[in-house]
Parts: sequence; structure tokens; C-alpha cells
Amino acid sequence: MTSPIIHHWLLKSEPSTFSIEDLRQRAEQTEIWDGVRNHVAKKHLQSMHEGDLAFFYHSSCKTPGIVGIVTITETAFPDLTAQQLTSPYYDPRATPHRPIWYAVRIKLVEQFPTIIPLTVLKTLDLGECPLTQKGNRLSVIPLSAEQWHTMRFA
DNA sequence: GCCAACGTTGGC
DNA sequence: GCCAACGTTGGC
Repeated sequence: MTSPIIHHWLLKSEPSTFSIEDLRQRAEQTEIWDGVRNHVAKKHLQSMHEGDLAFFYHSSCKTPGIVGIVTITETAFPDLTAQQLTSPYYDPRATPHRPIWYAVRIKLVEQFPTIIPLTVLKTLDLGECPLTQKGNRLSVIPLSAEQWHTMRFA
């Protein structure tokens, strides 16, 4: 009996849209992670396994950085916001037969007492990491176990 | 298939 | 608010 391999990720969200505080206040502290509209990020969502861990990252705000940890409780399923006319994530190409975009369900594991700011993350020796590389806009980032631990205990 | 124009992301 | 970097669109 082998235990499943846990993969590690980083999920970006603008706190003005959805913050870790919003997640904490959800029933069961769980929410659908939808609205991803980039094919590389989508591919990462589809690679996620139940039980994977992800950093919750606040972007485009006063102090960007990691604010907590979530786990994946439901692997990729069609992102129905793409088929909802009134959604800001509406995509006219999406259909029930071809949803195009996917979402996962996350659940709060831990909200950090203090943020790990991007300025600190940038001082770490992470090797190749899209988060700290200039110009990277990827909103779902895979992390090695080593990168995860380096960031977690920074 | 190329590439200029445009829209978006996201740090500062 | 600025602007660099990136992804997407659409004319050719």
C-alpha cells in the first residue's frame, strides 16, 4: 500500500475579488476555485489530486504574498461560470458538451497569522519559480516539495 | 503562419 | 496611476 503523492501548488487571487477571509467565512470553509481563463493554468488545475496542498496568494493588493494554505477536495470539473451570461467569467465558446474551462474545489487548511510577503519570497533560493520570475502572470503555479517547504517556513 | 494591435495582469 | 510583460485576436 503506497500513500498517494501530494503535489503542491500556489493559487493567486485578488483579495478584492476573493480573499482568504472570504474563504474562512464560507460554510465548511470550502469554495469552488473558478474563473481561471488561461490554458496553462487550466492544465495545472486538471493535474491536481484530492489532498494536494496549495498556498493561497493575494495578488494586486497593497502587500502581495502568501496568506494561508488550502487543500484540494474535489478534482477538476467543468467551470460553469463560463456558460453563465451574467458571470464576469462568461465565455461564449463554452457549451455543456465542451465546457473549455475547469474548476476545482478547495478547503481552508490554515490561515497564517501573518502574511509571507512577496518581498520575502523573493529573497529565497527557489530555483526556477514562476512566482518570483519577472513578468509571470500564471495564476496556478506548480511547486516542488522543496520549494513548498522553503516558502512555508520563510 | 506571421505579427501588430489590443486587453489584462500585477508589482511598484 | 504607471508601465512592463504576457496572452489573445485578427488582418494579411
